[in-house]
Amino acid sequence: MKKTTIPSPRRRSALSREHIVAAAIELLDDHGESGLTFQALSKRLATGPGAIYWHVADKSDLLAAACDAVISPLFHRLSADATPREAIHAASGMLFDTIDSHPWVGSVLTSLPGRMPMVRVLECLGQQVTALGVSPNDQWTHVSTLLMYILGVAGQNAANAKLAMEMKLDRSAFLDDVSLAWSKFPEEDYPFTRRMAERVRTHDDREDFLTGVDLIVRGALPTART
Amino acid sequence: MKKTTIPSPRRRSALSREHIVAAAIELLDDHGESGLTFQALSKRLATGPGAIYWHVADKSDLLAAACDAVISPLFHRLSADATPREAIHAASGMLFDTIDSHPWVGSVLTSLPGRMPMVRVLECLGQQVTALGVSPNDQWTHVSTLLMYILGVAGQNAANAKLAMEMKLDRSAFLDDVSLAWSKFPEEDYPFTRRMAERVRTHDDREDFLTGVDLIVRGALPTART
DNA sequence: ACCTGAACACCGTTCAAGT
DNA sequence: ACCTGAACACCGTTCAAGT
Repeated sequence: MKKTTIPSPRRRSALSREHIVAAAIELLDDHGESGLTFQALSKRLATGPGAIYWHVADKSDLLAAACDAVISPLFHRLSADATPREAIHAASGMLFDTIDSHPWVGSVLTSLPGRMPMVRVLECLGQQVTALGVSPNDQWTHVSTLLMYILGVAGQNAANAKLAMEMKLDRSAFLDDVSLAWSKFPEEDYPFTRRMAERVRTHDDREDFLTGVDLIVRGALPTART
Repeated sequence: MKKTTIPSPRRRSALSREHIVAAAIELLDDHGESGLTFQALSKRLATGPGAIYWHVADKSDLLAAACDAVISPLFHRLSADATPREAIHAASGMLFDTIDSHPWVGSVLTSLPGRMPMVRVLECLGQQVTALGVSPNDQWTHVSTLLMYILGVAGQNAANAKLAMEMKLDRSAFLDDVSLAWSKFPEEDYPFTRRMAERVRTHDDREDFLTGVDLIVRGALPTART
C-alpha cells in the first residue's frame, strides 16, 4: 500500500545494475508482477527503455536478479549452532516470510529450475538433510521432496496474491471468496472440500507451511532425533 | 513433435466452446504456453479473434477450461477397490503422466488456487487421506502438504519444458545443461549441489515424484498399514 | 444469436544516433 | 562505454458493423 511516489530524485546516480534491480523490486512489491514493465521501470529511473538493456540482458534476467537479491541475504543469517531440524525449520520460516512479503518471488523462483536463486535453497536444504544423517542414496529424494513442497507453497502464495490484486481484494477477503465457493460444491461429490471450507478461511498459512515441512522431515527420518 | 498441420478442415462445424478448448489444447501441446494466442487460435479455427470472445470470457478462462478438460477425465478412471495408499499412488501417477505430456497444465493448475481444476485434485486426495484414518484435525495439514508438493513438481515440470523449448533442447539435453552448471559450482560453498550434479542427469522424474508422495503419506501416518 | 475484422492500448526488444 | 527514444513486431481485448 506504500505509494512511494518519488517524482525523479535519482538524477545524480549513474544507472547501474544494482539501481535497476532495486527499482524493479520496488515496482514488483508495490504493483505485483504485472507492475514491472520496461516502460514503468525506465520512467522511474528517468531514462529510456533502451538504457536498461545495457545493464540487463532481458526481462527474465532482470526477474532472476531481483529474485536473487531478495533471497540470497537470507542464507547469511542462518546460525551455525543449531540441530539440522532446527536449521531446516529456521530456513523454511525465513523463506516463507520473504515469499509472503514479496509474493512475486514465489513465481519467479519456480521459473528458474536449477538456476541461481533456487540452487541456494537446494544447497541449504541439502546440507541440513545430509547432517540429519540421511543415507547418501536417499538424500536426493528427500531434499527434492522438501524443495518441491516449498516451491508449491511459494507458487500458491504468488497465485493468491496475483488474483487478490486483480480482484482488488485483500488477502482475507480473497480467502473468504474461496471459502464461499467451496461451501457451494455439491456435498455428494465434494465432501472433503465442503468440510474444509471453514478451515481455509481461518487457517494460519505460516503455521500450516511449517507443519508440512516437519511432516516431510519426519517422513525422511523415521528415527527421530528431536 | 506431431505437427498436426490441418489447413482448414473445420469449415462446417459451428464454433463452440468445446471446439475452441480442443484447439487451444492442441496449440499448447504443440508449441507450449507461448503458442496459445488468440491470433493463432482464430487462424486455426478459421475465424476472427472476436468470435472466440463470444464463447470464452478471456484468456485465463480459456486456460482454465483447457486445463480442466485435460484433468477432469482422470478422476473418473480411479478404481474404487483399492487401499487408500494405492489410490493416492494411482491418482498421483496419473496426474504425473498428464502433466508430463501436457507440461503447460503444471503452470495453469498453479494459477487457479482453490478453483475448479485444482479442487478436483484436492477432493481426491482429501477422500483418500480421510479413508487412511487420519484424524479430522490433521486432515487439512496432510492433504495440503501433499497438494503443495504435487503443485511444486507440476510447476517445475512446466518450467523445465518452457525453458527447454526456448533453448530448443529436448528434455535430456536440458538436464545435461543443468547438470553441467551444477558441477561448476565451487565445491566449498556448494558441496551438496556438486554431489547431485550427476544424479540430476540420470534420475527418473516419475519415480522420484512417487517416492516423494510415499514419503509424505508415510509422514502423515506413522502407523503404516501397507 | 453469432460472427467479422479493423482498431486500440500495451508490451518486450532493437537500433541508429547521439555523448 | 553508456545513454536516448523512436520504431517494430506482437499481444489481449473491444466494438461497430454485419448476418
